Amino acid sequence: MPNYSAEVDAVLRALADPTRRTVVERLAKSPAVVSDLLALFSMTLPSLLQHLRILEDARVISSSKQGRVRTVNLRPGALDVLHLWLGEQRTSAERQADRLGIHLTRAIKET
Amino acid sequence: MPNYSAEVDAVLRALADPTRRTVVERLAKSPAVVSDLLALFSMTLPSLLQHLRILEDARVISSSKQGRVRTVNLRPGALDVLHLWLGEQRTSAERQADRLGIHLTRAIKET
DNA sequence: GGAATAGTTAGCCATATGCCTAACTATTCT
DNA sequence: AGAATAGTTAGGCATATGGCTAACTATTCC
Repeated sequence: MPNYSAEVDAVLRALADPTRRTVVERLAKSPAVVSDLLALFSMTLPSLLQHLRILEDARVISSSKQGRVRTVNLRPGALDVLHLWLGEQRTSAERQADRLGIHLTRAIKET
Repeated sequence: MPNYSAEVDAVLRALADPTRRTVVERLAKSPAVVSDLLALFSMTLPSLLQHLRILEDARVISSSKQGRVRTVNLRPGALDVLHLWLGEQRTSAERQADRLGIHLTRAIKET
């Protein structure tokens, strides 16, 4: 069990904001240019840029600039860390449920 | 595609905090009493209670009190909404990758 | 009953977050 | 060159968040 926690923390913080989630949902369909993304919101450019920076710092997105235009991408596998963390919690919870199941069965048998 | 957004928002906000994630990780193993949870942190009880409330409002955990002791559980399937949202983004991203793949193949053929 | 235990509620405080305006840089178009 | 376009940076402001202390309620133990 490696130590995701830093990555998980960054990714979850990044996704905790609805604006940033909307950006991710949009980029999941295809890359986009900053002003395309801006059109999704009633927000000023600098505000959006802050969100993009947080997403990029969390390595959820990547971006590159050609000329004066910046294209933004969802990083492939960006959300895998989260998927993994989620899976861990679920398997723990399932083991717990299994133990309860076994326990119940025993209890019934022993009655 | 139902409208999770409210649930997803609550769950992600709840999980964005490391203290609350630690609580979830602990509860994934087994239910626990408030003071058990408190022992995991160097934090006062009222502070922890606030976190528990946020988790409970997000329906990530549930709890009940017998006597003066409150037992806290991870709600089964609590994280499913997140799993689902994550899955949606991934399938979108994969469709995107597939289109790119097809595009590349065509480009190569056409060369 | 009185003390100890487990949790709750209220109110305060410092920092983090998200948004904005203003001013500026870098490209591209005419 | 000059105007328009695309993005960036700096700084300010209001609210949200997370933590604390103090005071209180409800059980349980002796």
